[in-house]
Amino acid sequence: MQGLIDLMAETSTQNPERIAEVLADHGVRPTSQRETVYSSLLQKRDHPTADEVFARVREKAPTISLATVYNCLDVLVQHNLVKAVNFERAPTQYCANLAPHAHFHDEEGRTLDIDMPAGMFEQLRGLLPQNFDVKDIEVNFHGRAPKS
Amino acid sequence: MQGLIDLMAETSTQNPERIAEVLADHGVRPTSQRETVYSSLLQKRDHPTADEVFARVREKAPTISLATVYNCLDVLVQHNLVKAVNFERAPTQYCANLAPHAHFHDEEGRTLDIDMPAGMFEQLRGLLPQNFDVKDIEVNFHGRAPKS
DNA sequence: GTTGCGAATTAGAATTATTCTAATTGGGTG
DNA sequence: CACCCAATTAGAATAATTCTAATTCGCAAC
Ligand SMILES: [Mn+2]
Ligand SMILES: [Mn+2]
Ligand SMILES: [Zn+2]
Ligand SMILES: [Zn+2]
Repeated sequence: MQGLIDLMAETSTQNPERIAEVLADHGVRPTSQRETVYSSLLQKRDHPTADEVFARVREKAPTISLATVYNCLDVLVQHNLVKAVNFERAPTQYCANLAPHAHFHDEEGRTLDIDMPAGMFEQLRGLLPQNFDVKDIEVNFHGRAPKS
Repeated sequence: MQGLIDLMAETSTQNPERIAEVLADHGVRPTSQRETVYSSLLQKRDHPTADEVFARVREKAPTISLATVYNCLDVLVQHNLVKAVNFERAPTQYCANLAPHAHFHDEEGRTLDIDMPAGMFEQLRGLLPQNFDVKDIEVNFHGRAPKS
């Protein structure tokens, strides 16, 4: 049994048609490279680095360059289709999960999505004075996750 | 009128004697470079980068090297006297505020400490399954702070 | 007081993720 | 078809940090 988000991902993933549509809806001109990069992020819901995305998309787009992968990822981040996740000084990781969530960074290098109940971000926001303009709140856990 | 933390900082700051003691208490051999670096972090409670620390300590220790500044900061972080703070891919910043707190990253580059009420970190911890071993929780706000 | 030791410091080279540059490509429009 | 301009590309440049290998330092043993 699958959650709503997963179903959505699967649907988008399997319709190249829809990928272009989603990009366009977010103001991103759907080039083939952008479609390939975005599609690869939707297909495997982990948190790959630019290099890992590069490796994955080469199969579908053998002539794509690493610079283009960076360009595509930047555009997707700028248009809120993808989130860039940073942990310590490790290479930036990319996340296509648009639901508000936190990240758990395992000591072995895995990065897991952690659901945040609706009120939690508001509660955190409440720690700041009213006259602060908050654009983003980031919650990162670090530790050891069970091996499973 | 000042808070307890500030008083403590001030006291430590003005007694080179005490700085060495604090280092030793935390298992750090108090070399003159480490004392100078740690002292500089206590004196100005902002969030300097390694380069900024380097610039500041040169006055007191004109022969110190940047490599040593990095070494000292690493040792202080390893022994929990200082926290390393990362935001996006900006140079790592260092924070001598040991009270649990969050960070607000201003769009103009300032970094502010945000107090966290006692229960908040526990509440966040509660979002994870019991069998996760959590070593650290990081909360970063991003946005615009009033100019004041 | 000198010597010996291991840790710390140092200068500079190396690393590496990312950004920049400048040339080329290519999809859509007239 | 030709034009346009954004996107793509290969490769060079950048910059924070780490590494390397040599030197210095503080301290204890003698
Ligand atoms: Mn880690
Ligand atoms: Mn910022
Ligand atoms: Zn995520
Ligand atoms: Zn801080």
